[in-house]
Amino acid sequence: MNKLPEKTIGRLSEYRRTLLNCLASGKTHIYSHELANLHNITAVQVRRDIMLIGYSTTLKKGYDVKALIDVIGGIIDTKEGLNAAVVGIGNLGKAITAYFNGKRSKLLIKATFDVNPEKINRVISGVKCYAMADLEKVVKDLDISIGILTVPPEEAARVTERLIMSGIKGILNYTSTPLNVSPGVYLEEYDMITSIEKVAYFVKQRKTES
Amino acid sequence: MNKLPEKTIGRLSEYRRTLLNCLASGKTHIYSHELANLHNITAVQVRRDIMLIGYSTTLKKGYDVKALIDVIGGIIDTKEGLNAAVVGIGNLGKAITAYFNGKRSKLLIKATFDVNPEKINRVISGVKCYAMADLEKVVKDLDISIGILTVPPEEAARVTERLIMSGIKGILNYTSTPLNVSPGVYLEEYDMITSIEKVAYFVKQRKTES
DNA sequence: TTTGTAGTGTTAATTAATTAACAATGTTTA
DNA sequence: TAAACATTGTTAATTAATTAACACTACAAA
Repeated sequence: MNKLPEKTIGRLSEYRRTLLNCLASGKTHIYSHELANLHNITAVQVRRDIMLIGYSTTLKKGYDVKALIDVIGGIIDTKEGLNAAVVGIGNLGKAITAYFNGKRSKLLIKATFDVNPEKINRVISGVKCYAMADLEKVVKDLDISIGILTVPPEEAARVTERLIMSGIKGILNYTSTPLNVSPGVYLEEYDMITSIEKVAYFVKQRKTES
Repeated sequence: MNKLPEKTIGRLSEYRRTLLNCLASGKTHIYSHELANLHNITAVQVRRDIMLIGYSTTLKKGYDVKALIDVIGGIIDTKEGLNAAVVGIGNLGKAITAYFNGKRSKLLIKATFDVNPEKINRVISGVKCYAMADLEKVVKDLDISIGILTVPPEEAARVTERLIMSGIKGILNYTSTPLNVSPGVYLEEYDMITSIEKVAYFVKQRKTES
């Protein structure tokens, strides 16, 4: 089960969400082509991804929704769960915290950090906000292993350094500053401007080609 | 210049931001390996991307920052510019609007939409908020061609339909509902939970392999 | 039963993306 | 000036990701 393609991991996460919705609406089995349609991909890709994680069904009534959720959970989740922290609790930080917490049982945002004294020690979006100055201590005390960066771009590098020194193992960078991290740390970056510009480029293409 | 790889488009957008920073700090030329280091990729990839867009330099002093910015602009931007709208002005919508506007001259968020009467007709994050009910009219009046979705997941499909009917050509979907759109419309989807779960998976890998 | 159908699992082929290799050419240094 | 060097541009090789092809089998219908 080692070495799943990165893209597959992303899709598994998406499948699971869809499967959880199915479960909630009482659907117990789902065909590969149904799952595919819901995600705008092909049934082959769904089957291939599911093959890679070692799940299979003897029935021809589609996959057992509950079983598949559990298998995906076995891949993505850890038994004990992982804790995350959001650093910088502006609009984006708040959006992420509020949106995420409670959605996954094995992954929790346990703390937020900010420099603004008015925010410190308050509960924001359901999570306590700590002083940036206490970052190292809180990360260790609460056993946080994932950092989500929503600070201003000029602080990203410094904060990252501190997070890594505190023992964090994964970083999700929403600032516009590209980061580099030591080899033991996994880094995922996302920038909204790039996404919007990509859309703009393809919109332009459509306009000019017609 | 037709048919640039999708990944290349994303990187060009990122290069441009870095180049703009260089320009602001008075740097006039930049080597491929410098640009590469700033983005944690290889110099070959930078050179290849730049080759694909048809820019080249005779000097061995690196690329001319200003010229390269212009070439990338020629690829991504349209002459007249494009307008965008943010649908659903909660925390995430506000974050995007505030973060984005003013950053790019050829791409503007011209309107936001919401159902909350308290928000309607107010200026939020620097942009006027319109009633969801007026979506079709406003999109046409303001010549908006890109829609950014930050509504609750259960409304995503309906809003998308309305946006497309109004003539929108590109959609950036931040809701957790996967969408499908007609062939003439470009769709880019991003989901935070997937990103966090991906990070969690790789953190887990690091933990168990050591 | 038997036959046809619709679905899964998997290998092989294709396509997309990255990386390596290296020729060409300014630039610097002896 | 000549030699060594650093840097670009580009083709070729490699690797990653997707898609096609198809064998296999449970199920439904005749």
